[in-house]
Amino acid sequence: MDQSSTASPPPAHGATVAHIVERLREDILAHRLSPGARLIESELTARFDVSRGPVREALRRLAAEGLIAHAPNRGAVVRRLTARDISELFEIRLELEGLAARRAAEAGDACERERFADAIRVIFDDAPRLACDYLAENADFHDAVMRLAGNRQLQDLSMRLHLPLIMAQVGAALTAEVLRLSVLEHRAIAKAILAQDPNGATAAMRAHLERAAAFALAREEEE
Amino acid sequence: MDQSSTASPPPAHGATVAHIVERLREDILAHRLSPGARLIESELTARFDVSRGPVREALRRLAAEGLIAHAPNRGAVVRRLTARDISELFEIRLELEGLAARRAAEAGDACERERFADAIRVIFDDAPRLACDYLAENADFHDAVMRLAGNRQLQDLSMRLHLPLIMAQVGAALTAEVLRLSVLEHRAIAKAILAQDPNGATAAMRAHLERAAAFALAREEEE
DNA sequence: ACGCCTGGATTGTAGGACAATATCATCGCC
DNA sequence: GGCGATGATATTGTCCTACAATCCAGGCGT
Repeated sequence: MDQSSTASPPPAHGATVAHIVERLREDILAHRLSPGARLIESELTARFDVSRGPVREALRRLAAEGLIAHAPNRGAVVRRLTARDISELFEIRLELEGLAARRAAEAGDACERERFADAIRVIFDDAPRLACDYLAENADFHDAVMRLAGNRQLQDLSMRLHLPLIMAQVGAALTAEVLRLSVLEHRAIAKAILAQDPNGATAAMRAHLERAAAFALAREEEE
Repeated sequence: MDQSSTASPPPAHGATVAHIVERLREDILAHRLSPGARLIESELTARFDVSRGPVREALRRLAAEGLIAHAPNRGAVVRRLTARDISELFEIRLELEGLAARRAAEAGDACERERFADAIRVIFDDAPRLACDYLAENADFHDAVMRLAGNRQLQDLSMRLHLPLIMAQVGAALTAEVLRLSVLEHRAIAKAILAQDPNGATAAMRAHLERAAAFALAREEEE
């Protein structure tokens, strides 16, 4: 049961809750805690050597993020996304990221565009990627698009679409071929955005997400 | 400072937090607590006669909902939406509710369609509305569309679009004429959905929201 | 077998205490 | 007299202990 974080440096005052949230989030997204695993307050107080207050607060934050599910008097468990959840989330992502791609392509500020071009430079690297590297690259890319789009509410909302959680659930099945295809799609999106082609950017983003959704659902139904 | 809820019946065990959240939400949405007002833990413990635990938990839930803003070591204040916030939120609503209208129009289940028709019956009432009645009717209508669309994640997300908060901030300026127009737009959306016309439903919903956004922003900039 | 009931595990809430931090008013210095 | 340092106050962050309420499982009698 050693979760690799028992003996970490005690964080400064005011950072206790954030620290617990971070550790638990890492554990969930890295599958050290499997979906359905119970998170028991007394165990967590022992593991992090803090009182129940911060533990309860951390659990509430994770619940608000959607990473864990909470039942009254029965505690929290790591959330498991159903195939339906994943399908519905991708349907929403299609609209929201499609919008983000459009706004990003329309963005006029030269400085922002410069930063964007800089942030996504890595996707033009031709070297094959490891699955975990691609996961980070993918998250960064979608973040960069959202940022260039300039809609803060959209950025906030994208956190609720649980992309990391989906990836944690289906990401293990990523093959080199799928990775290569995804990178190519990212480049197509990036080119349309840099060419200030809103319709093209939207279309490329939607195509990318439709393929990703199909892949995720196929993987999910294999179980 | 009597917030009208001090002496309410103490809720059953396990409902304390929910009770506090409800009361504060009501106070915020009814403008009994103005944007920027501070929510101080010690005041709330006194007002509701509970300990700090449930109060802190309630504040956290309201923060997760986006109704209050939270600063470290400085406490919580009632959130004030800027014109930019409102504009961005409507841009997102346009996409999400447009999608919901489309899916609702495509929904095949006869029983669900029946329930929808029943839930929105009130919008075909020709009597003029009071502003507060329209607010409830509007929320119910959009909820009903979301429900018929059958995407649960979409329903969850719609809570984060802060329609009630926006309405609380600009709703005071609703004139009878604006109300009448909105009701007509609702009917157009409903008709397209019941006629199973996805494109028409999406277009009608987007038109409705574009007008509402323009109205809200105009009102907001008057200050 | 079936349902009741008891007991352990776990969460929900109370209340008090202290440390850390922010806020604000006052005071001294230039 | 204005401006920065200093201290008092208010408020939040965390810890501790205790108890009530609830859920779950397993034993009991019928």
